[in-house]
Amino acid sequence: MTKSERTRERILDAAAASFRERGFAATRLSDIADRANLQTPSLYYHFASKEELIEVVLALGVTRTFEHVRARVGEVPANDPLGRLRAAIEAHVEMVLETGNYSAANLRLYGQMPDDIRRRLQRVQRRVGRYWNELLEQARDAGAIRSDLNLSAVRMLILGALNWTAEWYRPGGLTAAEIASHATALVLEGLAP
Amino acid sequence: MTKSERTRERILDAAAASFRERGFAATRLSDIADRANLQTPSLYYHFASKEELIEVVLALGVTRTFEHVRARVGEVPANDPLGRLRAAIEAHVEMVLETGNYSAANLRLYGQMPDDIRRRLQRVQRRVGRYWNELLEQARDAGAIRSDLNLSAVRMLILGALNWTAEWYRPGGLTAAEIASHATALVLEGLAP
DNA sequence: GTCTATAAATCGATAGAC
DNA sequence: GTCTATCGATTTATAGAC
Repeated sequence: MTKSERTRERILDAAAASFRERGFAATRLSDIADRANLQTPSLYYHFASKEELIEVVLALGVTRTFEHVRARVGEVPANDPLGRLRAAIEAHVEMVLETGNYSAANLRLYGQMPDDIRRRLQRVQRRVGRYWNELLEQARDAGAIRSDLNLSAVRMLILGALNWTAEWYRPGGLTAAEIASHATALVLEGLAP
Repeated sequence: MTKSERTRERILDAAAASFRERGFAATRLSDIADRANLQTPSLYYHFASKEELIEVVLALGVTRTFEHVRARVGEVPANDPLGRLRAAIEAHVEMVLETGNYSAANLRLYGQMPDDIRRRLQRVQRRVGRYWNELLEQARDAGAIRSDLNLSAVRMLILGALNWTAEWYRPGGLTAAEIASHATALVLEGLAP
């Protein structure tokens, strides 16, 4: 990794933290530069504009989590669709918590982006949505989950619960693994005794 | 309702929509004034500052939903804790969707507010959190739900799923009642067949 | 209550040296 | 690659008439 690449990563982490904390417009490039130990104009050597910065932060947040989920699901045989769903839930929670600032920035800012940026980000989000729908459909077709629910609604309820963990997780409380196992228990078995 | 009160409501609805769409800092007072059919400085007759506006919008979003939930839960007898939990989930979803801009503004902007505003808003949010914890504890103590889960984690997972509906609900798709019944099914019974 | 006019402060972006 | 210096555009908030 070159020095330039390391600086770029430092800028992105600083940007994710700042955007999450203060929002897009309220974040000054000087906030990001301060956190990354640079002067403001130096950011322009690495990124063309503030908008390019937010777009990269939001895209990375989604794709990193998605790739982690796909890798972990891929370790479970296709003839165990319930196991694949469980693996997806656990991997998703763990990665959302690990990339907390990127995930929370997505939760908070995606819906506020200008149309052109949102359209480009949507392409990745739709792929993630289709992937989860397939996981759910395969589980349903195998008889592993109930068949009386709209699976798109189920998907959005599940991802809402999982993504929101980025907002309330605090180091020192429940661990990421404990939160993940609560999520799988709630989604797969519900609260019934 | 006086003319001044009507104008105030119009301004608040305009502010909720604008803040939701663009965020706090990127919303210009002229956006709000345009939507409310006023000139910008006229807003200052009704509100002291942009910060007062966002604080009222976010507080209203939480309290209106909470009061609706408490009213509906109050209609279910105390000896039916599972029925009370079900009523809370349904009432919460319905009110979140009905007050969509206020709810989505909370999702997106609460975490970005300056400390003093967030501290004041936190007081209401904590009351809501305690209320849901009590609903869950009473159900657990009555043996109506499983007893092996951390109920605070369960509460945050549930409220994450429910609040996030404000982000994906679209008129013309599933109705609010259908989404609410999917939410109760998922939370109470899970996906198991 | 709502308006027109304007003051005051802030911040993204660029130029150009090293 | 990173710096100092600075321009230009934007926007909250206030003053004061009607």
